Amino acid sequence: MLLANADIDTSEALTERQKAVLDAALRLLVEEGDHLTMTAVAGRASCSKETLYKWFGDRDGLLTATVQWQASKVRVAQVDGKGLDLASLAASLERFASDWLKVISSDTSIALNRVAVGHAGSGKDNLGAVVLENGRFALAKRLKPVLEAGRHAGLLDFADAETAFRTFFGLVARDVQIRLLLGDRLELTEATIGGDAARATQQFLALYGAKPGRGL
Amino acid sequence: MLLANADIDTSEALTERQKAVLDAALRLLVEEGDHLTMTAVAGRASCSKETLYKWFGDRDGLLTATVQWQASKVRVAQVDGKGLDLASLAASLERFASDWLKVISSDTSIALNRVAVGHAGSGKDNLGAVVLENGRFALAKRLKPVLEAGRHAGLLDFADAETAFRTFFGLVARDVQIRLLLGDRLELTEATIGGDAARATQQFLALYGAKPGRGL
DNA sequence: GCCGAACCGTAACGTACGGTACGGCTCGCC
DNA sequence: GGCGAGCCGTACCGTACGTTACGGTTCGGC
Repeated sequence: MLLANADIDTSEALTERQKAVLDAALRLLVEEGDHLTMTAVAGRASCSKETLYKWFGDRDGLLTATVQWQASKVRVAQVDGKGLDLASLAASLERFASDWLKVISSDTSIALNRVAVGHAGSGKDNLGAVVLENGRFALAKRLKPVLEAGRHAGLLDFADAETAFRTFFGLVARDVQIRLLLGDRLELTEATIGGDAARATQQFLALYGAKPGRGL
Repeated sequence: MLLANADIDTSEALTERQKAVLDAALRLLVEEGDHLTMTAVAGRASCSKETLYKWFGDRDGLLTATVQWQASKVRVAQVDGKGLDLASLAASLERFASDWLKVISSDTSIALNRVAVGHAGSGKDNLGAVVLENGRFALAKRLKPVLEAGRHAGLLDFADAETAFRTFFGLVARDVQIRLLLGDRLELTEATIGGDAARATQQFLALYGAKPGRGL
């Protein structure tokens, strides 16, 4: 398993001022990508470089703190499955799908993922792990209970929740994230996202919906 | 539509020596990611920096040439659908899925995509477009005729080939590519890839296989 | 055998940027 | 009112690297 404990609450004693600085860094990250310089961050945040280095150690530390700071904010909404029937299950799934599509198509997410991908493999920091843990893995942690509840209520039929989740993930995200990361202009309007979420949900239910006498 | 014409044959008059240099650059790219320096490439390729600049203009030119050089090599195998029945269609799809998984999990593809993602949004070059065109879009171009053939043979039922393709793409790739790009250690053995390809194919056929009286 | 073109190896230049140092300001505290 | 901590602004340092320049070598053509 990659990554030690990147999902522990990461707002570890950040002062308001520090959060403001990280917000500035984040904005700059969205605008300039990995090109941001310490000087630019200091300028944008109206703080001195000395402070930056005192608070965050070095450039990587600042980057990591920024990514964690944002990552801790983007958790997809919790949806719990009380009184589950097929309609509410479908609604929950659709909600997850829609939220997820909105997240991965947001400027912030794209910028963060770009930086994290760029840094992955250089071993220097673990931005990739942070992003992964707060993105894909956090989503799984939220969604799996819903799937389990659906199975328990006899609405879903699957052997392995992980596999089912990954299928759902694939049906929702398809080629969207990689295309956006690679710079493809993919206009995702509210409407398209809604349609895609509904389609993905229907397809998932077609594959995993419990129908008497069904394999796979 | 993003990207002008990155899929025109890109081996445009490259001498053997130049190809060798690009291969060296490619190896370095896999090893060091975007950290590669002109000096390092020159060293690895046993050529002078002057030559590098003469041939490729500048660093971005070298990077672009390297990416194009590799991209032009990784096309997934052509599969044409002659005498189509359900078994051969499934076999074709499975083959595509398997090939694609092998591609996106290869060191080279990961390195290339990382660099391209890192450069996307900086506007400076269009590595992202090149990778996209030779990856996801090339795959679509190869696969769609198969899907159309399947539909024509009454084996598949879909309204829009693009949508069907994207669903297949999602079922095959799921979270694999983004996890790999973000540095997750995801062991993809020959066996898992085979299994995933089969599963994705079965799921796709379950969704789009022509059965009398089926909507969606 | 001579010439020029292409290329190698290396040295040199300029700059951008990470990181550090320091003087001055503000402000809570005694 | 004095004092020290924390921070701002800025100047400064060192280095890595993109880019250029140049002397030396190889080699095909005459």
